Amino acid sequence: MLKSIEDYLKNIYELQEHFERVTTNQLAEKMGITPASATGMIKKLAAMNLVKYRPYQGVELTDAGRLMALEVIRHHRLIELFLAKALGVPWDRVHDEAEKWEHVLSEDIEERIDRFLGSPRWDPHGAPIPDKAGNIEQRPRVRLCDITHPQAVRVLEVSDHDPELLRYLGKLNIYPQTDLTILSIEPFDKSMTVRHQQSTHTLSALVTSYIWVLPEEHMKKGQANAV
Amino acid sequence: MLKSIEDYLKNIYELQEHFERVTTNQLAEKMGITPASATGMIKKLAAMNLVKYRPYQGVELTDAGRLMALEVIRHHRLIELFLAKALGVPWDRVHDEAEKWEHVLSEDIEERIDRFLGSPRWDPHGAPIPDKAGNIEQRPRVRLCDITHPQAVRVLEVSDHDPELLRYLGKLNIYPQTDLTILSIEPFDKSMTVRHQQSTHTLSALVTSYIWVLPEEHMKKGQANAV
DNA sequence: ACTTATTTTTAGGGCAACCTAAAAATTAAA
DNA sequence: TTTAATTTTTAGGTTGCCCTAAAAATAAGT
Repeated sequence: MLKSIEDYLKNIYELQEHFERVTTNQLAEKMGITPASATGMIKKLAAMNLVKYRPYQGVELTDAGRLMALEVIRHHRLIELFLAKALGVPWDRVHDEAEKWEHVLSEDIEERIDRFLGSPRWDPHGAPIPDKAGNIEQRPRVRLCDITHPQAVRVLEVSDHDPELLRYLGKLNIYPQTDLTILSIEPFDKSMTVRHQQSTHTLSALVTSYIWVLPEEHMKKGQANAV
Repeated sequence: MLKSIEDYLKNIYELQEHFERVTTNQLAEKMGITPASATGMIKKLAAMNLVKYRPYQGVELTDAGRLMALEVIRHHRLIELFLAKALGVPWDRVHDEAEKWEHVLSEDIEERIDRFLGSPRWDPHGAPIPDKAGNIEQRPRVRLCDITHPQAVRVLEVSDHDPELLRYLGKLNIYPQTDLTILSIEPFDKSMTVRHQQSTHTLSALVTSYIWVLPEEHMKKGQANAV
């Protein structure tokens, strides 16, 4: 399996998490290539039965394609956690490194890393790590910016694509598993004031849109999500 | 720096360790490509001032080329040791993995691995790890097959290119730093009978040609080479 | 519904790194 | 030293993945 094919499948998978149909333009923009290039590769993937392609209508992964995408994502997330745990790489740098390593990981080393980490369920940003069979855990979660009333929440996951965001959250000590109390929500700009341990911070709507939390109705049931 | 350029430089370096002149054919054979392909890339490397090239006469690395080669080798050997120490990968498998990883290692991670391992001087096969400046330790050493009289020797290094050899030596518990006593050398086929701890083994000349040891005259001076 | 704007695809190239086959240079042998 | 064998290079081609520019299909605006 070639590197670029792995990359296309992974990116299509990630877009499918957010959008009904994945269009050529979306994919091209996400991958930093031209739409023409995306079209070409999509046709190749379709010929390999990794995606279903209807010209002008977008792509979607086949079962085989999704399985491959999930394997790449498994590699990516295991490597992220491995770099963090074994080498102390800060969480804002693990993503870019994993982008490169994910394509050179053998089955044997994958298994050893998995064992070393104790078959972890989440990566350093709280994203679920698919198992070897391609099962990926779906947790009930809402974006922090979509919460409308003051309440206690637990951070489940944060976006990993912008290192600056991660450094900011790191400074505030906000990580997956962190408990926050939403004190108030400003109607004007939806900025949110939260308490965390001893300190209080005000988070912009941009920041809260990149944070997913456990919804209130699930907070009681001891869904502690210990790693 | 591109993967294939790194590979060419590394292979030229390795050939230069054994031969005066590195020829197109040697390089092509070592890399599993055709001589025509090697010629093409050599010209490219020469244009980049990484090798000195005289048509029909072979190549040699420039200072810049040697420095790059040594950086790749540093990556390779640090990764081999890291895989062995951190993940318990057996020494007959670390080479092939490192071949892939060496091309995706960032400076930051290189430093972290180096720190994790305590700035090690040798890889799992006993080969010296160049420092960041490109200095590589030269130890006095002889091939075991070149020793002509019974004596005590210490294994310094073994060839890492054949996993089968490494598994064989592993079964015999022969590793770098292992002390052996040469009991006898058979004149007919140069096979060697050695004692190691409680057991005695007879090694063929093929095997002994892949093992480097500390020459007798250096054995006293406590050159223990602790890792 | 028809024109305009946008999205997507096709057509035609470029570049890196490989290949085969033929030509040229070097080395070895008679 | 002339021929034969070997090594090395050149010439031309393939594949993978990217590009730009132009054409075609779809979607939007009046």
